[in-house]
Amino acid sequence: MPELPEVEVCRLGISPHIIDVEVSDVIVRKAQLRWPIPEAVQQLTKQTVLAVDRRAKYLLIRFSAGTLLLHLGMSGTIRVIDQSTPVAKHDHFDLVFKNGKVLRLNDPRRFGAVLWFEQHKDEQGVLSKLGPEPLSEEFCHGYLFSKAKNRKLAVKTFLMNNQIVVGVGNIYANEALFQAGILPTAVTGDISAKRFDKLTDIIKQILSAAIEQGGTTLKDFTQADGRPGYFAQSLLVYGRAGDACFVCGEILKEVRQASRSSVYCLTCQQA
DNA sequence: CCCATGTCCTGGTCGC
DNA sequence: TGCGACCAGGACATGG
Repeated sequence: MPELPEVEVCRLGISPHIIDVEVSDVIVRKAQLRWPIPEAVQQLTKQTVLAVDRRAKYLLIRFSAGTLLLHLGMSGTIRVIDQSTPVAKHDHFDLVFKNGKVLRLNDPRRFGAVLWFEQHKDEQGVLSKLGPEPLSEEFCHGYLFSKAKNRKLAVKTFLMNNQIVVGVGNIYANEALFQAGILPTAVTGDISAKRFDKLTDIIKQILSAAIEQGGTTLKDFTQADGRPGYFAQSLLVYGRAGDACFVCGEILKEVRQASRSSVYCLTCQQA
């Protein structure tokens, strides 16, 4: 379940187990993910993890020779488990470590990715065109408005564009627009700077809160069922079409935009 | 049959 | 008309 907060929680969860630890084996069971897993990942054997970073929804495992990039797609999960853990269906990739731990990628739909970039070579393919991190200072008041000028698309589609800002997926786009009082169908170029600034603040709040809530399940992250379960309880509109708005009691409506469902309240949100 | 947390690619439209 | 920027929708594979 990879939204940005969950990828961040994943990063925090796996880091202490693998930083400064040497890889003893690389196992590819199914190379055919979104892109084929490159042969070059085999060279990771005997290399040591220097750091685990995140950019957008990509996990970046740093080695002296380069970077292993992992993406969870729609259905991927990464766990750090003991070497004795039996292999399950859709367990496509393992990094086996000298300390007996295994970083294991499971991804039923295989929209995820495992890629390798040599040091000082570009990560350009996937990372070069990404907009700012939503929790960074670069994503600040005035930013969304400046990007929105003269554009006519629906604001929800705009928010989910990685070139504008990364990490805001369908769930958080719905939630942020609800809390900011902006209809998902509102035309991007028609929204005032003030309303975009409020939306910016809310995106930061929601993502930060979700990371914190994910943090509470961090302790048992390495256990079999250690998935963060923070969102279901906090969601105000996502998945609730036809139910009553928690704020005003109005029945929540649903519309499809760019093939994704948007849920909204006609009373609490305006064009 | 419907739906699904992400992203890339295609083909169509718009404006200069 | 040409061209590039922009935008909506389809595609991927599997499961509930």
